[in-house]
Amino acid sequence: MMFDKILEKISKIIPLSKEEKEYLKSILKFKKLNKREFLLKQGEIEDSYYFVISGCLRSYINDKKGMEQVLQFSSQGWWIADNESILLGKPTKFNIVAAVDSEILILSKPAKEESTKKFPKFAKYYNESLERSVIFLRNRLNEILNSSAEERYMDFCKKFPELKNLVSQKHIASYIGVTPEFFSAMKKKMKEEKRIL
Amino acid sequence: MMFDKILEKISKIIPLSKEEKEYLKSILKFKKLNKREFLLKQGEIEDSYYFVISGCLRSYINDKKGMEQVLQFSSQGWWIADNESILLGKPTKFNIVAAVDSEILILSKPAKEESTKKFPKFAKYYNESLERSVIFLRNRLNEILNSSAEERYMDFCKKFPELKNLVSQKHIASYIGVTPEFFSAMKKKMKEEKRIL
DNA sequence: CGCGACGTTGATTTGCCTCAACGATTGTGG
DNA sequence: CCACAATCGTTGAGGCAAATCAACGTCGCG
Repeated sequence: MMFDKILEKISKIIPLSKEEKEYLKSILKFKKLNKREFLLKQGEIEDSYYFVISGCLRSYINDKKGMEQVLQFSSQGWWIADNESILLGKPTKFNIVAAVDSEILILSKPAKEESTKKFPKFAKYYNESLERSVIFLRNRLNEILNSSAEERYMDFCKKFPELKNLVSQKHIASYIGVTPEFFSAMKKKMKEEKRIL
Repeated sequence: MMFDKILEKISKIIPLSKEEKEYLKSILKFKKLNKREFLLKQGEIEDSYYFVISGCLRSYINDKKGMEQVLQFSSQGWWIADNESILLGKPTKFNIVAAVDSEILILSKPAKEESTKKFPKFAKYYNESLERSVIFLRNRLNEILNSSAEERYMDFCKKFPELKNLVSQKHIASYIGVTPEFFSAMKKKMKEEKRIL
């Protein structure tokens, strides 16, 4: 059961044999996280990718003024990782924390590398996952450059309907790139004007 | 000569045998582009990745108001592509155009796939390139959310010193996320205040 | 030469931030 | 289980960074 979600995800991209499934189960490590528990803290050197089975993780950076800048939410079925620290071996600039009680699977860098040696076709899955990250980031970048805060919020609600009531407003505000105060006022204005939400 | 740059880049990540080098040469297509020549136009379906040998390409999106939003510059040694159109087969949202006379190599999606079948270790290179894209985009996103326009410009100059005098100001302005007017005034202010540039 | 794109400058406007105060929720120790 | 603290969300006043609009000089190009 705990592997169902990830095997299903992977199968959509590369069909898996029984043997391959068993192998994947053997290299993934399961972990339960309580709300507010950290998976990664600024300054550490990271070596794993995380797959969310249930719950939700949040990654953020502490900016110059000590404020938290939310970079990503990951709810069930998504990966989250600091590729920079994993690839380059540098201390990470960011934090990953459980936004709510969560269950995850851990894929270490050595396990990932070994798995592609043993089953070269896994590379296709890793590759496609990365392509999707690039696509997602490019779209988000474009959105931040070209859309107003209201549009970004509406888009957020469309993309992550399950998060709207799961994570705190200040984190949503940070994700879409505004202050909590402005976000609060903006929501009120949207409600009045459009009678939505 | 025309393959030197890319073979060197790839060799840094995966050592290449003579045979592998020859194979790569056989699947990459060379192309010369004149300034303002398009490689990709909005609405087309894309199937290739581009590697810049010399010159510089620029990708941009037409936003709602019909303005060009520059997403990326690629000068020599960089890849550029619309992963979204390639992976998902959707009409592309963006344009890729030569900012100056340029020479490129073309890697089609089928060629890429075939190459990893023939030489599984190529997957490692593709994979690492994508990881670097993710890292780059994540850093740029963070910069746009947390830094002022001046800081973003200084960072741009540090990262792409060769572009400062190669591409037009309005494109740099767009890349860092401000209007040409503001960019002009900002540069003047920076010159006065800090006697730099 | 003449036209259109580019860069500059200034006046005005606006989207969003900052700071401060306060009520509402949530978490915690006694 | 309550009391209190801490954090969160809301509201309002005032401020600033950057956008918009308009006018003008300049340059490259057909």
